[in-house]
Amino acid sequence: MPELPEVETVRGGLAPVLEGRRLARVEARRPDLRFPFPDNFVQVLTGATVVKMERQAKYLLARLDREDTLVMHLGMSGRFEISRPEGQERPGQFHYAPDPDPKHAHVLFETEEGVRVTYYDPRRFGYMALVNTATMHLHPWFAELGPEPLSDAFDAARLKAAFAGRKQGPKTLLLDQRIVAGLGNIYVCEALHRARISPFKPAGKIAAAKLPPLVQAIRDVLGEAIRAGGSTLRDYAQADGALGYFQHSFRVYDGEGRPCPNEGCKGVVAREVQAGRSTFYCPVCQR
DNA sequence: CCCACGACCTGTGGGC
DNA sequence: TGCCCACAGGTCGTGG
Repeated sequence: MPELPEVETVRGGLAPVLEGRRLARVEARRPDLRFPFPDNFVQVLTGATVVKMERQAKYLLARLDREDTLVMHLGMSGRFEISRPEGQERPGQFHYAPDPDPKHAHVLFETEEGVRVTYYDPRRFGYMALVNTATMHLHPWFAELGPEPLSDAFDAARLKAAFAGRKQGPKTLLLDQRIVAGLGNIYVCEALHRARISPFKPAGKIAAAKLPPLVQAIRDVLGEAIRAGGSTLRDYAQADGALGYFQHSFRVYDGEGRPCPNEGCKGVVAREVQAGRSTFYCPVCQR
């Protein structure tokens, strides 16, 4: 479920149950997700305290009272659920309601208090690793990441430099995490529609005057989505069990055939496959 | 370097 | 009802 707003929502859901808590039990129920778990995964995490839950791009970061940070990526279908114990046999021995989806419950974290955080991921495009905190910025996953779209480091000048001379459309370039970190298919479609820029126009030919509004559109859509708790497709719950509702605010995404919502535009939302992914856009007002 | 495309893996929903 | 294909919020590797 994860673009930046969804990952941020998950972070917010996990922080209150994990921050300051010691992990009493950790289980990796299969040898790998997208990549194998590191050999020392369970050993390092067991007994560690989560100091802080953070997010960078689409990565969730659990800062530990250890040299390493637990790095988690949710891929396409990763999600977390929190469950509280229904009772306690003996100190440290909790029992829980039966797991409705044990087949996809790949990782389990249990705090000393008995709060259980389970990671589910049917497609297993997600991954987890332990990365040395001090040198994390040199790690291949982080070294080339572009700026956070909600930070001051992301601005029209950055975009102008990234688009210069490029023949690809802004759609595919904005999906490139080296240019800006955290956007995915939904929010790129939505931002380009808001900025009325064609997803297909060679990026190098987009007028410089259109870039500040694009930056603003990206910030707006991400901010609104975070406030809505992200987007929930296929009834995935957030980490705290609630559902995000930004999907009701989509203007073009998944809206093929609907009228363009832009004021006074008579266009109809179209869908086209671009770089192997669906692009939703209005052929009339996005130029 | 740039770009397009298939691969990874599983589930679901729509059309017939 | 049942089957099959298309498609799904993300990256990564290959080859032109």
